[in-house]
Amino acid sequence: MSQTDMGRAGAMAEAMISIETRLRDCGLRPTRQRIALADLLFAKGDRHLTVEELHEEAIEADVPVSLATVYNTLHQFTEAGLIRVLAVEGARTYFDTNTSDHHHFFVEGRNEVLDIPVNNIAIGNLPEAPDGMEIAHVDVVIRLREKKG
Amino acid sequence: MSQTDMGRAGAMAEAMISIETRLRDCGLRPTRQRIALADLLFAKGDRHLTVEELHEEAIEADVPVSLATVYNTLHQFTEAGLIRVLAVEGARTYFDTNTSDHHHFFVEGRNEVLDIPVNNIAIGNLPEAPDGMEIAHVDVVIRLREKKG
DNA sequence: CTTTATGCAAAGTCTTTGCAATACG
DNA sequence: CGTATTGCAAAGACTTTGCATAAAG
Repeated sequence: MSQTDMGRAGAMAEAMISIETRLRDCGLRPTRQRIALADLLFAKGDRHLTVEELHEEAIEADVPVSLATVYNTLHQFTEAGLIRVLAVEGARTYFDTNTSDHHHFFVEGRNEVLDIPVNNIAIGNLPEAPDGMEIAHVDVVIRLREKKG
Repeated sequence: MSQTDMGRAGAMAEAMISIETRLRDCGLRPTRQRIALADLLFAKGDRHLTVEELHEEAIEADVPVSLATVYNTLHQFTEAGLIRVLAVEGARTYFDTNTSDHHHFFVEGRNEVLDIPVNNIAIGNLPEAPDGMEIAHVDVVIRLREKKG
């Protein structure tokens, strides 16, 4: 690995803890399918994928896995806090490998999600959560449309 | 009408322009169903409803209307800019009668949407839209969970 | 009258579930 | 070996569509 790759130290450090161990720590048996899906999810940095997209990637990577298993696995990963669901309008559910507070562009008409460079947005005056509730997450989605003319 | 009702001057002013006219201005024929649905949507101030909820309200209000028509109508209203789609995770699509930039609480596990009192949130440092794109809308969804203990 | 809207039922998506076969520890 | 997981196909939820009937202008 070249020195210039050290910018990804965070990702590398995560990789140090093997996927198997991470899964086991969540109480999930490290099966072939779960390992493969986790590899696809976490190997390439932050991603936001639909079930269908991840399923296709798995098939292309010669990891036979059923669609139902991808659904199950993504929900298990979500419960385990490894990924989170992305709140975007529309039919599809996106899963995001970045579980920290960050935000997204959503391109209308194209159903495409883009990351907003981190920390670009400052949110002030967050309201209090109602009684008995606490804030789990703040989602900012900036909906984009194609400029006419 | 009592004087104390004047606090709803905004809503009243909107009501001055009859629903029929508003619909016609959008190129929508003011049919019995569309008028009734618009009445339900706009008579009570800002609302966020699912198709199913609006359908039930219509039935309860003795306005026989089919579910398909509610779907069609809400999408027509959305295209016309009378309402907008609310970007919240999950199976259901919410339609919001408030088309201006404002934000929402979403109660996890209960699929409940609450308005955040207007102007409570300040967003700074909005990123530039990518080339050829413009910002259509900024959505902030604050996801709430029940506090434990 | 002509055009547009409605309602129904059928078809389409996306997602979940039940259960036998399989893999993990 | 016993238990958890997978895959399949069937079922389920939500939404859209096609077409005959009805309503609006």
